[in-house]
Amino acid sequence: MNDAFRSGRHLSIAAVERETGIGKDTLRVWERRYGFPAPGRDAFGERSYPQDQVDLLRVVKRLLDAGQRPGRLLRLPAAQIVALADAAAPSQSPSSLMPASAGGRGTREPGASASDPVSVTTYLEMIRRHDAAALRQALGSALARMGAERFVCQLVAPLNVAVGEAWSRGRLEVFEEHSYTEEVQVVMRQAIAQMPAPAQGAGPRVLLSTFPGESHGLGLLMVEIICRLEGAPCVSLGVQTPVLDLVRAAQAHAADVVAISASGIQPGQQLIDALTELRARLPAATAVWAGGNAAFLRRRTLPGVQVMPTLQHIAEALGHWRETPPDAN
Amino acid sequence: MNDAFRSGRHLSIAAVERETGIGKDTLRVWERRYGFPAPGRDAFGERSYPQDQVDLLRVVKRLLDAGQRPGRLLRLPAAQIVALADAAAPSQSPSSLMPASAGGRGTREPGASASDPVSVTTYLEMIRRHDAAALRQALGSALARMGAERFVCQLVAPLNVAVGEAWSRGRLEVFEEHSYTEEVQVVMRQAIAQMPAPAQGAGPRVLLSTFPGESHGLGLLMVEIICRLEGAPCVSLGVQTPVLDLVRAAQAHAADVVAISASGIQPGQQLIDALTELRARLPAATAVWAGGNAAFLRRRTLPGVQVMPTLQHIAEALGHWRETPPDAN
DNA sequence: TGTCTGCTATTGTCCAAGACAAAAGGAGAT
DNA sequence: ATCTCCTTTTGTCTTGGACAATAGCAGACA
Repeated sequence: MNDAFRSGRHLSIAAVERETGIGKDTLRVWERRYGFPAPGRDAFGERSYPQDQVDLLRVVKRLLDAGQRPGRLLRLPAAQIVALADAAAPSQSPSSLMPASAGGRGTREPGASASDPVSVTTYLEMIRRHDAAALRQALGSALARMGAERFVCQLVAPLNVAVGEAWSRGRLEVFEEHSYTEEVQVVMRQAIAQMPAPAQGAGPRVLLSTFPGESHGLGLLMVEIICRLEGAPCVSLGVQTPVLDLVRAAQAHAADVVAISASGIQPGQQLIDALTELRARLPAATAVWAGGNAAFLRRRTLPGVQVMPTLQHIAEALGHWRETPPDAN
Repeated sequence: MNDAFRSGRHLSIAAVERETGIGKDTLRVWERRYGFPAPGRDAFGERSYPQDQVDLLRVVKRLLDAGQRPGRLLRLPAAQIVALADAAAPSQSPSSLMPASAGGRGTREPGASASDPVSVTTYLEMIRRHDAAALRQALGSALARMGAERFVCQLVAPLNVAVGEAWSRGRLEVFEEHSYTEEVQVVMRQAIAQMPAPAQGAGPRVLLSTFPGESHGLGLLMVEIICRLEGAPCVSLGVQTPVLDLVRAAQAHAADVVAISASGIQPGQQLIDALTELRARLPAATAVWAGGNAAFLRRRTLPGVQVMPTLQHIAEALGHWRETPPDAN
């Protein structure tokens, strides 16, 4: 209950849930089934997790998010789990991984596209150096140099992937990823603020949000920039809007398009259900667009839902809409 | 489990926890002890909460936060609970509340402070009119007219309270609240962007975030504005940083102060635990500040944690720090 | 060879009833 | 009024069982 005095080395089950994001029920059932974690008991008979087990649980959580399954993982000895986390790439392109080159600072990775004004690795190094000011400035001048569209499509998008990957390999701390998100957000919002107000009727009215469970909001800003560049008026509801509220919002704002961003941290089935329900509850004249890094979007196709695999697709769709509005009322 | 298709009228226990912030265990034990809520059962024998009970639970949650106790409240008939909520102001100044005057739209509330350039109700009306552009413009000119500090303390803070209250009474849709949050965020971030970069050493280095479970991020921006106005360098990690990561971030950024914002949507005990743990894991030289609308902050006092009941307290603390730095290294 | 279908193992969440520490309320004394 | 002691209230933890949803695999089919 009160983990004040055991805070030095041990955590209560509630604290472990808070730190790892793994539910209390799950922690108990893992213990029962796999024998790990194996917390001690405090004076009141309640579970008391030593710090090293909590650390390992955080590693496990990362591997789980990367697609591993608990049954395999938790029966392994601790050292092997850590080794796995160090080695395993989350999904594809294991080739792009350098052996943590001991060449010191400034090491360039070969994979960096020649069109990048500054290579992705340089940004990653700034993040790891905790130099938020430098990061912001570098992003700001990249924005000025590249222009908003190329900035978003060619720099921010791959950078997001790289950061997510680095995090899931344990090469980036959680707080470093948080800090990165904040800085990119600042720069992108500034870019939006500097754009001229969109002319009414220059494009479809776009309503923008994510579903509950999806807390990653950078995608929304990226889409908003693309929309505004194409002259489409864009209303963002921020993150995690329930489906029914999206429907009401679409009505209230007379939206032509409801665009959903999904990063893939939420289970795929939830996403399918929510998209299906959204589609069913919206009038047929309102388009539903879905985009983001969620893997399933590339595999599945839902009737009445347009999948936008990349940001360029959105720009194209907007351009197409402007030329031939489906419903010129 | 899958609450997509029952979302129309009924919610699972997990969904109710999400909606109300009342834990699953608590919901079950209330049912056992007080007979409310009294959910039905779905085809699988699992609790299925009708929408009206969830609405009532939200009201109950607010009354609880206002100091009422469950035992008294939950034995009352529903109508009486609602009456209680309508009558009682959330904390102080019950005089400012009109009896839901049936005078139709546009009814002015008297409580608005004379110093407001535009009364809070006017903003609420803009939100309800779904006129995001007008809202943003009104906020922007209020910012210009009042200056950042008064804007934040005298307009945004009470507006947040009013919006939260209107929402929990069902006078504001979820998407309207989302939209409001987005617009305020835009204006506040713009205000921050226009401030000069803080001089290093002009004040304590402040690290800013919320705990997991607390997704409300406006408070962070408000604090950031205050800090920057006082010349203190401020690093925001955004929302929901686990305690251990906060500790690492504080070390990486050599923070003098770790400031936590809490709106009170998360259970009070969680907040206490997290604050206690944070305090224990940080070096003694690092201060811990806690602020926000969370009710308990005013009732409890934790050793080594400075509670900031209002934003002015933060400004004062910063000023005090600048004059007499506790640890001039 | 690739894709679909059905079976099986895995896995997260829910349920029940009991227990108990912490907090709140009330009574009484100073 | 303020402090102390006692009682009640209340949230969270416990155990062990259950089961639907998911993922993985094998085999059939084109």
